[in-house]
Amino acid sequence: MATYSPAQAAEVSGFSIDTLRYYEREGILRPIARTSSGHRAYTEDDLGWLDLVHCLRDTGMPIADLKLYAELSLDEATLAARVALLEEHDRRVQESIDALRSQQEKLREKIAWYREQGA
Amino acid sequence: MATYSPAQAAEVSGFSIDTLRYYEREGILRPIARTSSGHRAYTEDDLGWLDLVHCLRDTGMPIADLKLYAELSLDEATLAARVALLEEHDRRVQESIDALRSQQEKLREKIAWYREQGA
DNA sequence: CCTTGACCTGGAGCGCGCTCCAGGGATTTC
DNA sequence: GAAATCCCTGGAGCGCGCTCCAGGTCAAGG
Repeated sequence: MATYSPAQAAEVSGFSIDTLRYYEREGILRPIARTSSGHRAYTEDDLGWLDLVHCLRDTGMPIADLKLYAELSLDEATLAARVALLEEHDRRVQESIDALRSQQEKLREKIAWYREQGA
Repeated sequence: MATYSPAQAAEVSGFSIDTLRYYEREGILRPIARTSSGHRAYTEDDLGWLDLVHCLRDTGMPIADLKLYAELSLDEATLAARVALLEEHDRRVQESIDALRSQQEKLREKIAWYREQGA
């Protein structure tokens, strides 16, 4: 299986090398395999997991939650629980989209009002 | 005109008293009027402005931008420029809503995939 | 050989946006 | 007139999520 250097993993995942190391320290990534010289070698699986991590971070999941989720992932038997967590997160994402939209509407009303004042 | 104590202003605006003071220090609020004993007395106007501030914060405008906007507001003649800034912000809000939605979609695909694995 | 460059580690530092605290009034309540 | 309550100021501290740094190792190229 192909592996990826830290620089490549950063390139592909969209996280910085420092962030990748930070995530590993935090337990968000399981310990990454090493070459004989001690350099990390990311696998396709690692990158796949990082893709999910990116998705979750971009939708506002805190590091601490991600860590819990990652710990849960260590036990295969928790798949149902993990899916439930993702669905729960999906609901929160929906809420924040809704909140953002309603604030946006309010903002647009204010803009319209200011426009009127200037006209 | 009715005025509001710090506690009342906090209640109505939804910001904490500390945050209100912080915003004033930062120049996001113009200096709030004081009673004879030195306590702040917020006006309706102050609360109206705070409502816009809340809207902008909730939609992700950074403190620094809010400060610039507030400084601009000191000069009546800048109304058009301010409206332009709000519209610019509105576009960014739209972008973040779109981004959130697309990440949500990706997330849902992943959930569906995990569900499949467990079925 | 020696340099270059990618990577390693542990730990410090940073930017943001508050939030809290010490020490000190003033005014209403009993 | 004592106590409680609300407020004041300046400044320190905090939680989050990275980001950077010093000092060192290893592998390949000139």
